[in-house]
Amino acid sequence: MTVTPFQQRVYEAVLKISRGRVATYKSVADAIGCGAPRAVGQALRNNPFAPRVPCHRVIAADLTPGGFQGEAAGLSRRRKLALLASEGIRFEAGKLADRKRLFVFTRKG
DNA sequence: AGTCGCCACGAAG
DNA sequence: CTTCGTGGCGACT
Repeated sequence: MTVTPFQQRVYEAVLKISRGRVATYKSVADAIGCGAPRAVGQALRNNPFAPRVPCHRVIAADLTPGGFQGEAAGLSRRRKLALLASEGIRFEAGKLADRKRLFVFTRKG
């Protein structure tokens, strides 16, 4: 497994997401100073720390679930919703029900 | 090393 | 929904 410095930042940021909260790709990208949320998605897709990094807590800025386990749609995607639901996150009409659940990255602590 | 295509996104039309 | 833009990685040359 080879993890690029960029990916390291992504995982590090995602690890900061507390249970019961969700962050957006853009939010993560901005937190690590990426600018291109797609790069974040690629990093998460490559996510070698699958169970360690809560990639399921990362959704799109549109509040749509996004992808999971390398699948933009399908059963894996549904699993993502189940995991989030298990943490108190609820989705409605395919979008995040409680916007207040959005996680905010702090540059300091 | 240089170039092209791919990506779990985002913004605008 | 469709089109363009962004940043980074993998594969090919």
